[in-house]
Amino acid sequence: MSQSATVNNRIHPIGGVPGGHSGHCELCPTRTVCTARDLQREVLGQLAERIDTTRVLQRNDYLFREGDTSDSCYVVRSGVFKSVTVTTAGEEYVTRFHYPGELVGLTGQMTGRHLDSTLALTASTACRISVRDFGRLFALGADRALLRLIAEREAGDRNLEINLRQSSAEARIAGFLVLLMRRQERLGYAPTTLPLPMSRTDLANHLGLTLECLSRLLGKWKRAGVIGPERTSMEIFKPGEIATLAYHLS
Amino acid sequence: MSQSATVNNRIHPIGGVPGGHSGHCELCPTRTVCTARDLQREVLGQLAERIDTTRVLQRNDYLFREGDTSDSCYVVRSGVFKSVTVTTAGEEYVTRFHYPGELVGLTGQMTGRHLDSTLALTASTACRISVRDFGRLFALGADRALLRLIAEREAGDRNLEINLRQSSAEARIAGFLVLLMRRQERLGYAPTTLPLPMSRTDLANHLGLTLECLSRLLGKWKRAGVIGPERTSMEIFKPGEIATLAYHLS
DNA sequence: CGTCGCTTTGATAGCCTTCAAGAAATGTGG
DNA sequence: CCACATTTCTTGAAGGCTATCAAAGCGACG
Repeated sequence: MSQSATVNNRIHPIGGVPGGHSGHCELCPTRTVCTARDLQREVLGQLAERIDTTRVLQRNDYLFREGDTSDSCYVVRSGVFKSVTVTTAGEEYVTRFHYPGELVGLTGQMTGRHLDSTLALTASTACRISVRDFGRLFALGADRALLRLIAEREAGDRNLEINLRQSSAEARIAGFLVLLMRRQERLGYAPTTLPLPMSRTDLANHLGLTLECLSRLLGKWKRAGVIGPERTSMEIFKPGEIATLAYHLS
Repeated sequence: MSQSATVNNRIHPIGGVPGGHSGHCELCPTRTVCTARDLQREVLGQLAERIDTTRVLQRNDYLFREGDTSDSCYVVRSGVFKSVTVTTAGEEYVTRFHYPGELVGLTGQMTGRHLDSTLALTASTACRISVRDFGRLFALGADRALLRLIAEREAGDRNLEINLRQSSAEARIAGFLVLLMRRQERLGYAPTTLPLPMSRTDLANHLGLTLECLSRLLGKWKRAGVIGPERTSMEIFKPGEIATLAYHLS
């Protein structure tokens, strides 16, 4: 718990005391990195009062569950979330980890029910945006910005897929770390300190590897002095080596 | 060439003689399956005359190339396309195969330049839609439909990712075939006949496998009577067996 | 201090990759 | 229409990497 809080503070744009802020986007600390940043410039100001008060979640609290009726999306304000899909065969797949500024829950808008469960990995906060308000945004002329938002998501998915196509386990792990470093940098934090509040099991699952294989390779990198010894907050000592191993990203 | 034409006819909603149709969506043979079908019901009729005349492409003709300035998206009317991304290390990745009714080129709207090259695998046709017209669509109140469109794309990506996470080569190939069968069914064709105009190399690349491994397993399935012997048009004799091997999809 | 969950480490086996060669299909020129 | 060159695909054998099974640390918590 105390360790979770530490990790939390490090990645919390709004610090360790969530809840003391209004829902207004102008005051949001993730303003400059939020996926909706383009929208804000144009019309989000008019909708600020319609954004739901920031939702506060503790570790393992669900933002929504698979099958829930869906009438809204979320933007992560602080903390880290994970999305899990259960296949027809009953297997669990960790499809995404969500960091501050990222949009969550859009897939639920296809059928009106969420296709995955999303829950907090640390004490976290998220903004709820009703799809009705999304519609208002478009009508107000934010269409160009919206296209960029979609395109950005898709480009990210593309990189994730390329990373999964890479057969080598080292390349996959390194690729994941590089993508995470980019996200940290975008948030204005040192890209060499990565908050990893998820379990090794979740991480391995997300990368399509076994937990033993992941553990072994991370151990190898630790002994080689490429990364730090911490488990929940990984220090990247030699970013160049990681980038070399992840040579397959665009 | 004659074989390509055969494959072509089989998947061509508009037959083997493209070009004789107006660009109007009301007359498009993919109307009921097009990714924009929701849009049509609401407002696309008003925009029909703005959709560019169907573009006709021959095998290996590029729809667009990586780096090209992008001011439009495309919807496949007939044929099959592939999208290729080149990484910084110079490696090629086949990120997508596009069948009739599917939207292509959205990632280019992030930076205004296309992030991948997309080319025809058979004689094909595609509709060009300027992003300006997309904006008009949103303004006309098609926001709800658009959200569904985005969500649908993302859900598809999710399945593709899950398929790639699966470590077993058999499961990956089977999963790809199942997803392709669903697409064929959506188009109103027999799901057991799959047009595969792409090379084995492209297919293996897309699945994150080596071409030898793919060839070996397909050969095994052929000998077991699970699939037909054809190369460019695969007949699925035992869909149940394939579905069992692809147990990981949702 | 002992239990429980998570992580690390070890040994073996299986699958896929790699390297290599041959077969089939495709394309070209005579 | 055939012969030849080129590309694409199939098949084979050996080796490496990851999965699997198993057990031992390590940390959290009561």
